[in-house]
Amino acid sequence: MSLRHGLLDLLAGEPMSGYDLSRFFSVSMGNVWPAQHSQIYPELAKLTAEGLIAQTGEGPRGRKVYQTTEAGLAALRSWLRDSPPDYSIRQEAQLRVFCLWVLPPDEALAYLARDRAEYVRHLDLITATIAAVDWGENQVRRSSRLSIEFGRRFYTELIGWIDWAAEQIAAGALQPGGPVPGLTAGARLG
Amino acid sequence: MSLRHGLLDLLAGEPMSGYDLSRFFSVSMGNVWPAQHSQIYPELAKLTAEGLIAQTGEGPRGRKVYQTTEAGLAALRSWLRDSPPDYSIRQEAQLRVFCLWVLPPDEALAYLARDRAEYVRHLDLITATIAAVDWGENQVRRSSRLSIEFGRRFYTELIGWIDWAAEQIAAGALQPGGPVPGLTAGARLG
DNA sequence: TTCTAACATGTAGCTCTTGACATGTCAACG
DNA sequence: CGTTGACATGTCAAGAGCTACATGTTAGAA
Repeated sequence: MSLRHGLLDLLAGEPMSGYDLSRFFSVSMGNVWPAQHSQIYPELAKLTAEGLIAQTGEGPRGRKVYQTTEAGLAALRSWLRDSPPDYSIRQEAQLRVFCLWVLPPDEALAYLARDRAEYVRHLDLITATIAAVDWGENQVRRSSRLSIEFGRRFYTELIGWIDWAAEQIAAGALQPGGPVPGLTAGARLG
Repeated sequence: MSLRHGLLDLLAGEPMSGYDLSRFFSVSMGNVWPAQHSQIYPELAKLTAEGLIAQTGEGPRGRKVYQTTEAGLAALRSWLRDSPPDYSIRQEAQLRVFCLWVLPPDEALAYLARDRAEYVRHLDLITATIAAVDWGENQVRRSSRLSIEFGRRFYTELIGWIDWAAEQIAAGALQPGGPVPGLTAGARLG
């Protein structure tokens, strides 16, 4: 039930088409809740049927523009207020890291280097977006600025962690008899 | 296809039952890849049928203990080596934050305070685990120490971000005409 | 001895999500 | 005028994942 609320939020901010939504997702909410167009279009149909959004315009090539209704906004508020947040996180890339010990250390290091490059790309994209967008334009933008700041910090931290982990592995932390990670030089971190 | 590899990894480290796995998940891999027992048991059956794990023991109350086979370990390595990582992240709690602008500022602040408490609880649990476990015992443990360190940093950062966001909202960042988040006092942050 | 809580394994039905398929429009370029 | 690429909307089948249901065991406390 998360996708629908993401859509309600975006369409409450400004009218958009399914196509707009699926592209916009990839640079905003998509960072914490990915969605393909094949999921978005049927959801828009359902939301329309339930009266939570309404088609308020059309454009060339069959383009349909939707907007959140009062009922939709109420549903969004009630979701935030009345349903308990799901604090779980799903992140395959970090699951893989758990398994790195099955690779020889040099391969594990190469693996982390690839991850790092990916995260740097991501961070660069975020930094560019922060610089490019006028975040004062409306409430959704202001709210998004708070969220994207978390993205910036998250990827910065992730890169920092990889550098630390790579150091540990290079020092033999994954090999039996090597130094225990987090206990480098006999002193416990943090 | 991620759960099966998580299981292969854990069962390569030490023999465990489905019950052990479902509990262990909640304090290790479950932090990045949650799984219920209702998903684990059928997956164990499939993995057994495919020869990637094998039942190597039994215990009271119908307890079945499994272990990853050579074929399973090979499958795990090949997953790490040959399949492209999925770098996407799913995190409902942060999706909700995108929507906070639909609530009045005081309610948004209360909302973040609840999130913060949850994350502090989580961080405390991680800190306690780091202190309690002997991370040098085997390779899986050493590898896990790297992963849990990321968890520690992640939740620390998350709490720091909430404090920043709350400050912004308190200063009126979500209200039209208020200060634009990230541009506090006219100076752009980091 | 009886009760309770933790141990232990499973199944069934439903929703969510993905990847592939499918179709058509329009603008710009050569 | 034909081609290409972006725009634009959809469907469908298969698999992943969640909630609830279902069953039985064992240790320890009262």
